[in-house]
Amino acid sequence: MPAKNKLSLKPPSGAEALPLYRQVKRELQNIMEAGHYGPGKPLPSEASLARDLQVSIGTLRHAVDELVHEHVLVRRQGKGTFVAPHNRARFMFQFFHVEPRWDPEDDTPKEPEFPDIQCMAFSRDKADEAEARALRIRRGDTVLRIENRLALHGRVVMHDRLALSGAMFRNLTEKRFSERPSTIYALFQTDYGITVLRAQERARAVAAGKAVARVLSLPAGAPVMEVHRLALTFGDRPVEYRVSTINTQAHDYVSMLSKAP
Amino acid sequence: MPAKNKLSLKPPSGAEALPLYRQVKRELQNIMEAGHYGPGKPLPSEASLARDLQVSIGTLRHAVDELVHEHVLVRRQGKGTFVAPHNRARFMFQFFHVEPRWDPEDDTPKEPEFPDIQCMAFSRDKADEAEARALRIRRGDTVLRIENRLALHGRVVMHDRLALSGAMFRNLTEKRFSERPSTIYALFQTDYGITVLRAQERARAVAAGKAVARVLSLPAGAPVMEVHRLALTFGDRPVEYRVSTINTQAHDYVSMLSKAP
DNA sequence: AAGTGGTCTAGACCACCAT
DNA sequence: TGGTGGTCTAGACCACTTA
Repeated sequence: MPAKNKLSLKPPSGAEALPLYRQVKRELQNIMEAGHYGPGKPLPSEASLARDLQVSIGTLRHAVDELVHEHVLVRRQGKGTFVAPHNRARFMFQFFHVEPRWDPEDDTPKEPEFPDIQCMAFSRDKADEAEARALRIRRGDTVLRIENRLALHGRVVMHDRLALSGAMFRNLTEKRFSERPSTIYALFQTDYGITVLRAQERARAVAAGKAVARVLSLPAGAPVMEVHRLALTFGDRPVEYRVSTINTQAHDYVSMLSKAP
Repeated sequence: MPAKNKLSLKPPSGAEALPLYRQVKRELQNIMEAGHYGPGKPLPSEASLARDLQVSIGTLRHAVDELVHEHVLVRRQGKGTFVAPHNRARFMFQFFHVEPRWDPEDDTPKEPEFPDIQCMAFSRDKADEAEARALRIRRGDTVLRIENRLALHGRVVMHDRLALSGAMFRNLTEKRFSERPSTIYALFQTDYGITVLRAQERARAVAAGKAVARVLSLPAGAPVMEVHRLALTFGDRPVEYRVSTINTQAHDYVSMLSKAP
């Protein structure tokens, strides 16, 4: 982990027009991608980074600002700037979108609740067509398949089916997975140096299959929401493909169109 | 529309800690909320705003930066800064989330398509309980109810049921609604000075009712997605309550968890 | 040519956190 | 006390638009 990275930013190549703060941003991303600056320890200070990269403090802050907006970095006044850790708070606001339905009569502000996650199955298999395409591996490559059920207030409301590239997560065992500190993405981050940055979700309504219906305590054929998620890391490289099935009898899939002021 | 607004920002009140750029931001919001700076004409230049508000250009830009990130303002180099207009592009990326499903074999990049919107019903009625609570009006107050069907590639994939406060949208007629220039939110903005800034959506899977099923060319009872949207303007005041029903046989409800770099 | 936003600099001072 | 990020300033120069 080099504390200093004297880099020739100024003459990047032939036909360039990228503003300096974008070059700095990319440089920071490259360093993070290379695995330095794990979520525990702070990056070098803004002053020293600016010195090393030969840019003004304002330009460096501009680059960091963008990464903070994208939830890649977090700043802590007096302590430093860190790779954004995958703690429960981040999971709840960025990656978990199921909330109990509004009770019309009641005005109690619904507290977002962290789900109770139970592993139902863990296997090592060959990638099928859909998994291979999503994870950008070859069909037949090894994938880890994980099946979870998620409960809120003691009721199972969601069923997850995860697929991970076996090559990316070597030595991942069911034991290690079950003993994860908090969220699955935290395990990716701390044990494999892979930070999930964003995800795309595609949702649809389907009739529940027999197996999933049983898990969700619904009659087979009941309408449920099926959410296909592809989680991405630096360079939009896929990390995880996940199909979630949600019992929306008493819960909603919530999404905010544009952030709050 | 005052071009100058000498304002005493510095001594805001007793127990304050709001940074200066936040005060500037609120001031800009207040002015926009008051109806000045319609989407056609630019705001005063950054230099003149900074002069009038007695802050440095950097501080003023910091405030504008935040409003741009929230899609409240847009900058156009060489032209000026504008209240973000509700054109088709904005509708597609911020308020329309239905996309054709990936064809596994085909690699053609799916072009987002603007839907063909047809009005099926337009009525003036008394607000029911749900509408009143959502729009923060009293039960029995006048609401405008609008029913639309939306088609992509000639196939109806979505049914909308809108409720608007009658007091907020006086003189809105079916004719005027049908002759709207582009999107419904553009009409709110240009004709009523009300700019929708964000929205919350709550989605669930339900069995299609008979009437909606017919519109969507589905058998009654088929699983469909029902999306409840509350659109908000400045101060999070509700503007529109909308229930959309989506045929997800060949389309998905798409959402991105964190924006792209 | 004049006016707009876009980038970049080089400081100053403050608020917070560790020791 | 020293180091961190947070705020604010006062410029300079560039890129784009319009007339």
